[in-house]
Amino acid sequence: MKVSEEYQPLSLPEKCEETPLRRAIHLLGDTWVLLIVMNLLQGSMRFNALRTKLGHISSKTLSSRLKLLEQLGFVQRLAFLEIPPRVEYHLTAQGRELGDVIAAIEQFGNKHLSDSVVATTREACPVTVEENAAVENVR
Amino acid sequence: MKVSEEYQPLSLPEKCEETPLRRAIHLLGDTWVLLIVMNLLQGSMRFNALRTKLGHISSKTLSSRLKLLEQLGFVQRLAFLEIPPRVEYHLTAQGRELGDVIAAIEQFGNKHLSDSVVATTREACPVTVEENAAVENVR
DNA sequence: CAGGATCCGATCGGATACTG
DNA sequence: CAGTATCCGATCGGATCCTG
Repeated sequence: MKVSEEYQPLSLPEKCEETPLRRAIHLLGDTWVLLIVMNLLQGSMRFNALRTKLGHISSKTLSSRLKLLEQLGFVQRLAFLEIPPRVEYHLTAQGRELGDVIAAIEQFGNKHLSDSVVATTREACPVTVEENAAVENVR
Repeated sequence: MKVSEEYQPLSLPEKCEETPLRRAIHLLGDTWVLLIVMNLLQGSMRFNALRTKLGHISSKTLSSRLKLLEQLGFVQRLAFLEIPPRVEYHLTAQGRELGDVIAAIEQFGNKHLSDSVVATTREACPVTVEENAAVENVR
């Protein structure tokens, strides 16, 4: 049995975590993290409630993400001394600030990703190039 | 030789793409996409320039992401009829709007992910729970 | 109910080689 | 230079079983 080698669910090619921005992108560059935070923004939730709401996430994945978020101080884990056990997760003040990011994403999504995925909304801006002619759609 | 089975670099468990927000999260839930857009926000770039700036991304990965972004209408591909070939990528108006999202992420990163990853900044808010006592750090 | 341990398949992405 | 094709290993995440 391995001695639990610290979870590191989010992997990036290599040494990309030097800057806060990279770290942020790294963290948010994970579907589950975003989705989890989204749900927690609406109030604290229990493990299985989250699990259900997220649809099809394995307990393994969910718990790893929650653990990560907890370590980073964005999520607070609250274990009740009951039987059966009850554990509630809720965002910390810091975590709630992720709301801004999510709001931005949501806004963006609504504006540019509504249904027409490969939208016909491609703009036809007059391309001005020096010297040579440039072409689109030429591979 | 397979007949190019449509790139779909970003995978999500299953049918999660029903809503614009999910789609957005799905799209932005990718390190490279974010990173690429970041760089393009500062002006158009050529393929290899991007590649270099991103550090260690394979041409395969880079081109798949660019293709995706192009399909979605966020990036414009400009091929010059020269030899050696020159191709420039730049954001469309839509793509530039991703700047908002990135800004939000950057701000968040700077605020909460600067160096002290597992910050000691954990808040000690007084937890008020009904009936039972709740505990932290109890697994 | 909350979650850890294991097994294991899917896939993503890097390295390399090749082309126009 | 700007890619594409192929091979292939790393890993991520789902399913299952099990415990406190």
